[in-house]
Amino acid sequence: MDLSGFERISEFEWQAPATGAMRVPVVIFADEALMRAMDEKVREQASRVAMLPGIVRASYAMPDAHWGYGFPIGGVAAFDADEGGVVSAGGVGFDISCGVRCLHTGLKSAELLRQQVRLADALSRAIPAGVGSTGELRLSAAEMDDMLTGGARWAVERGYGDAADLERVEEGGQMKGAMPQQVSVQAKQRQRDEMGTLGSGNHYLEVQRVAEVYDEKIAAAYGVAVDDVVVSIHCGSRGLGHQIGTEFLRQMVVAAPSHGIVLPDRELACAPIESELGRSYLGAMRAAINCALANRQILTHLLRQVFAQVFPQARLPLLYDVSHNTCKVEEHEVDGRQRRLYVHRKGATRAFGPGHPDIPSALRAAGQPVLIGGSMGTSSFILAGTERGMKLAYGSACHGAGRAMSRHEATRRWHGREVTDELAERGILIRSPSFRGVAEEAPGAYKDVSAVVDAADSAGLARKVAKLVPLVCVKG
DNA sequence: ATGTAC
Repeated sequence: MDLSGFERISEFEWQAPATGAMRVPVVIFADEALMRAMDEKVREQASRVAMLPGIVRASYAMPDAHWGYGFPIGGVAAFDADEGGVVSAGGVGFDISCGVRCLHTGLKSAELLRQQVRLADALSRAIPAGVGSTGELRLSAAEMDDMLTGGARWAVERGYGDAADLERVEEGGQMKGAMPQQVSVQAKQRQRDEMGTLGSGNHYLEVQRVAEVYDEKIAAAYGVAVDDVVVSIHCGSRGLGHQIGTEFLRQMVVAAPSHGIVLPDRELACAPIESELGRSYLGAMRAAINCALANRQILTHLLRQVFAQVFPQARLPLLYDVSHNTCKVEEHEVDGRQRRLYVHRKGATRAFGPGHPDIPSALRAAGQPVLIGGSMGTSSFILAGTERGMKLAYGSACHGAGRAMSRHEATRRWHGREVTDELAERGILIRSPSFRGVAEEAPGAYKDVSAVVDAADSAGLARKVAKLVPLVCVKG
């Protein structure tokens, strides 16, 4: 990216002033190397987001930002309903409430490695993965509505996991304000037998070793130490979220003129928060959030069943579950006054600072756990939300490495079989139904997640707590 | 990300 149009606010914060139809500036958090490597399209897309009605303070991009549909992935934008603010389907993304949850195992890596192959094989049998993968559940229409209203809470009530899990999930496991009646029959149909499945792309279930701890105090509060084994699950709302995104995007394009909205880009389709369409989308999107929370909860149950066979003594309590594709109503201080904002995070993780009431009480003093998924075969990170991050970008941080090349380019460069063999030599067991999928997600197809996380830490968005390296990865 | 194109 050409940096000439940016003012360097600090070493890790770059601001492009509001010009033309932009209502607010663009702010990107990154070091200079990441900025230079970043796609020019990030600035273009973030600039057009800055033109949307009711946007507050700035259109933000995280250090892992890259080109997305309408909004950049790694984009954060907040809107005020009282100022004509909008909600945008493209601002949330198609995989609504895609996110990461991380579980303790109580095991040390040496114990795990003795059963590594057995565990990998058992997980790959038990965890449905891949395009169009289906699970054991078949939801009736009534059950579907209950799931879309109840989220992870619904799953726990059905016997998937423990009540104690719920406290460690955003929103207590249940997103309020969901409107199952706003979710189309087709979206529900697509989801009917997809509960408890990973899906494809960069979604995975990964057994990981804590390789490094950067902040002992926060790590202790989170209950992680070097050589501990944890399991991370990265997935979202599958076909349902995608269908909702597709349908509402189309509706928002059609309805924009009637709301007096001139779209700077068709892909930025949006509707006023205070409109029938805006309210409908929010209701459907919240239902999709519940779908994703329930999905990760069911996968957690399947994971625990496998561990019960391989490591009967192990217990897998939840550390935390956080989404990175959402629009949420939050209170934030802007220019000295508290405002109620609709915060879009697309490929950006919520990262609330210490003391925030929405953080589980046991973790509150340390700040919210921020779970950063690496690409397959590379590191993942646990960070903690900071006080400073609350001021910088509404308590948000990066969500992963971000692609460095297209899927197509990756399949030209690598073969899935070779990638799998290479990783196995490094002690990382990959289990996937699709060698093509493995090639698309080859470690080299992604940016360096360490650089992204370091930039987020240096910028003050969140604080580095621990690094996780993969031992077993079940992917779609 | 996605019944990887309606």
